[in-house]
Amino acid sequence: MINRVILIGRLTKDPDLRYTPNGIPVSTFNLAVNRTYTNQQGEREADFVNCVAWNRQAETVAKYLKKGSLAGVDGRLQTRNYEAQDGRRVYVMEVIAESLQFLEPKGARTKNSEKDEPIPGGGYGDPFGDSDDPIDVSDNDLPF
Amino acid sequence: MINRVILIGRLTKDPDLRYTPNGIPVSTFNLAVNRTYTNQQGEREADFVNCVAWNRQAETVAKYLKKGSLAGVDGRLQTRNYEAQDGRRVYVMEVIAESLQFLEPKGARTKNSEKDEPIPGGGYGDPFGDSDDPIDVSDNDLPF
Amino acid sequence: MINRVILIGRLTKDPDLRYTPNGIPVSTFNLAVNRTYTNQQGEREADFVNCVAWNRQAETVAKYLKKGSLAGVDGRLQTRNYEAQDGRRVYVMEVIAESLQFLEPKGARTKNSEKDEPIPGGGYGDPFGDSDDPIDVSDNDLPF
Amino acid sequence: MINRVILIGRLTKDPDLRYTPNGIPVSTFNLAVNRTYTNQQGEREADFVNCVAWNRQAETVAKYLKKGSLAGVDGRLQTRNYEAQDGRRVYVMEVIAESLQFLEPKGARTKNSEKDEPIPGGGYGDPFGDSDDPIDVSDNDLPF
DNA sequence: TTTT
DNA sequence: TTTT
Repeated sequence: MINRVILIGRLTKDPDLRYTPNGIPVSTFNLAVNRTYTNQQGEREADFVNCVAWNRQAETVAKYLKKGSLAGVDGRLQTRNYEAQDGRRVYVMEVIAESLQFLEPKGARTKNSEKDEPIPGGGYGDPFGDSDDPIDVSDNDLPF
Repeated sequence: MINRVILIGRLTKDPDLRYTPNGIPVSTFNLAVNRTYTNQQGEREADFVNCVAWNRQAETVAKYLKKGSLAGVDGRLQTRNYEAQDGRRVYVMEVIAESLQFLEPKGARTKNSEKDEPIPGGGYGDPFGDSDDPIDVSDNDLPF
Repeated sequence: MINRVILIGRLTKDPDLRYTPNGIPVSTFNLAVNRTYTNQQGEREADFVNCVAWNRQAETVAKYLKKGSLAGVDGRLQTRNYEAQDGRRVYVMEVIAESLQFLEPKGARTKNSEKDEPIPGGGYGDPFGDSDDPIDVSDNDLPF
Repeated sequence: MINRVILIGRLTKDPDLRYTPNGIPVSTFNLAVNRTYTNQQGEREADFVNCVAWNRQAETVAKYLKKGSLAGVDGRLQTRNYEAQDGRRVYVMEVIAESLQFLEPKGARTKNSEKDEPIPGGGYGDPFGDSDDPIDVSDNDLPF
């Protein structure tokens, strides 16, 4: 059935990249999506949305996004539940990012640190081209 | 910032209509959105999404939707948190339904019970017209 | 870049299935999407959106949808242009349907004609299961 | 019925602001939305989408967006037709922008010309706050 | 009849 | 050149 989510927001912290037991990369990150309306006190609040990216997307997220990065996400809602340490069942809803758009201008991406350097011979290669455009990463590019 | 969710699913139970202390109607309901893909066991699972409707939408939801109804929702993601009875802070994400579409054929809606009768002289009137179409309710129609 | 369209509407005529020179199936169809608001004369109008489906989706559209069918579309906007017979350049925008949901109740689909019979040994098989649910067809199911 | 479009793209030229006979502001602009996939020649193409903004949105578009600006649009598809000078009927589909997000970093917006100065005492005021955030303008802010 |  |  139709299940579609589109968000633009900023990462509230650096993304977290892990691997499943079978070696599949998964990144999780939290997006602050500012509301367009203000509350009764006239303040603009935000919604804080947990997102998950898999495979190539996961690695690109980890490599190029960091706390404060502006990004667009096109994906779907997913719910799951698990048993907490104290035995309670915990219900979670998160956004599975099917396609991602980095909205930082190029300068903002390249002007900083070593951790942004592509690992020589590793990963899926550099997703950035010559243009000064925001970057798209789509599931269609997945090698599997 | 852009925050958009579109879902089609079925209510997993009857909606719950309440009123805020200032008399604003709020309906909550849970939508089962079937996945288009199957899991490793070849089963088709679903995501279970909590939704909230306000004002006129809230009353229409309560009046015309029930467990099993098929509906489309166009809205936005909202997060909030509250303190549970045991002192833990609970974080919740839900979909605020800005516009709703009832996707049951007319027969399915009218063939049953008393509770579907419009309250004489009450509410916002009957949202159903003459056509055999699914019904839309948009925030634009709100009387406030 | 993000490019997402979600529509629910009714086919204004039977879909048109053709094949590219390389044998790729393409269906085109037109969706009437009723507006939720009324015009100055108090009439409810509609938008008439041309849609295109490829491959397996194309064949499923042709087999199971017909004039009047209610369907949901999740896809993207695409523009193209071509030279008309009189030499003018014509600019077209249409929706590429990436995922489709048939919203007719099961009875409505099965109660009629020969053309709905699955061609024995042909096509991609019957997309309908046992449930009374609307049907999804996703590009993920494509055999290529 | 559900009718939702979300796009991120760049203006291919400066927006065009006009007024209806009753003084309602309307801006039209064209967005280049780059595709995430490449064609058979390995080139990345774009879709060129005509958009329309009304009222306050129209004036903000005209004041703050120009050729090359990156923007997000959340809106709906609308079709209309009119008679051309030569008597042919022309069918048009465009996106009505219900909510807009300016995605240029603040520096890019302020580093240039006089035409960006707010008209003293005129318009709807400056939509930019103190933050370094992209800007949202929603129909909810309309003064009518 | 196109943006970066 | 439109669906219910």
